[in-house]
Amino acid sequence: MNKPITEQLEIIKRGSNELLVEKELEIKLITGQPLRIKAGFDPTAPDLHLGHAVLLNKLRQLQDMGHHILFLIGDFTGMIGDPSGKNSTRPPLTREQVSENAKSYTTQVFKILKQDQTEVVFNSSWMDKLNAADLIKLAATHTVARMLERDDFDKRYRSNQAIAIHEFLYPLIQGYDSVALKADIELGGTDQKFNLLMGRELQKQSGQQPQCVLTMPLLEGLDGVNKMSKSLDNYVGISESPKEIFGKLMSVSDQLMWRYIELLSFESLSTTQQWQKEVEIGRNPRDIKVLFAKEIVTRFHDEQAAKEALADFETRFKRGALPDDIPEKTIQTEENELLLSQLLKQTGLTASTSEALRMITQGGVKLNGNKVEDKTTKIPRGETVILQVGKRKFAKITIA
RNA sequence: GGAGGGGUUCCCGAGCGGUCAAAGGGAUCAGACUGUAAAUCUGACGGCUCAGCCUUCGAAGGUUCGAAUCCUUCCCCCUCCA
Repeated sequence: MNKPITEQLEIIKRGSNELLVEKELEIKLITGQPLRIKAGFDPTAPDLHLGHAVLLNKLRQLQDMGHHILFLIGDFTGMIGDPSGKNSTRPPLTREQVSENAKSYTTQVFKILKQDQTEVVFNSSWMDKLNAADLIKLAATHTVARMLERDDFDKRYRSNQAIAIHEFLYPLIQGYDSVALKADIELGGTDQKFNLLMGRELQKQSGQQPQCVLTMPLLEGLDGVNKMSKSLDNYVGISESPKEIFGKLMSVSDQLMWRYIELLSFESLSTTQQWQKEVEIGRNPRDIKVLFAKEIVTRFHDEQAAKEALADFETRFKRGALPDDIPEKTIQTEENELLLSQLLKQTGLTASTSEALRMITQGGVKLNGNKVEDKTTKIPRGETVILQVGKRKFAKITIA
């Protein structure tokens, strides 16, 4: 808090994509007052993942400098559905869904943020008070041409895809939130830049000092192509089990690993640069990935869990052994014996009978450790068997 | 209101009367290999009582021996004109 301004600015900017407008932020920092930092979250995805962590880490840094976080849950805007990065309109959420998701958010954020310097706010609390006339006034502040400047609107418009009128309201409402909160800075992903700037304009119009805008890079998902998101199922959730987090991070490609490290690791720059050099001269990238995976598991669980996750990973994938926590299930049947394909489906190891048969044909099914060759394999009632599909799905099944 | 274009399997996207459960790419999954759930290669990728059968190409009808492909109506999207 007492660090020189230039140093504070350095910390704020590190790892970020863009800071607008630096001069203004400097002036705000000079006052020495805790700044009101706004960050908005879409209530459609109640599972926070590492993509969110990039932003949350930055918020945490700001808290450590003494600033005050306004953790905004866009429960009102959630009913619109943020068009950002989407190529089509999202279905709106019900009130019940929104509030349920919001609850789940708040239990997760404090794995990263300090609770006493965080204020959780809902934009419905002021948006619900706006009437139709107010909304028209708000809509009148900007033109369609201006809205179409937004990158993804522009893309959709040019590629002849639908843009619903209410989607234009989204940036306006997000901007209005900044007015309502009297935000000093707003953080968001790079895809939020337009929305964040909207806040500045609306604040100016209502006589406030415009907020500064700090954009953070978007973390690619596990596929390495799309941004990390729950809907694409390419995410690592911060509430997932140590083994899941560890395993998923190990599945990141050697190339993408560096990006993850850059955006998520707390290791010093010199350390990570050292890693890169070592890999260049022949060190196995897997070793680095292990170090990084352990760091992340430790952060969201603890060191012990990280060690166990590593040990589990090694026994399973290096030595091909069974994990120690195979889920157990009992299947009821009237028959004297069950077709293996039926069993796989009923236990959920495969999504359908067809898939089960495919897996067997492809040699991906093991019964008590032995590869199954025969599609018509049957298992008599009363038996308890260990089934494995692929490398990662196991179950201990008793047929009763 | 008028004219035209379009809606295809998770996504993108070909097909435009039979050889279509539907090209190609992505995602996913399996196998091989390995340094890992990396990379690479190979294969699978609607469902089922699985060498056979059933259901899919916006929806509902119709023509035909036979339709994703033709016709009718309806729903939705886009473009241009007004």
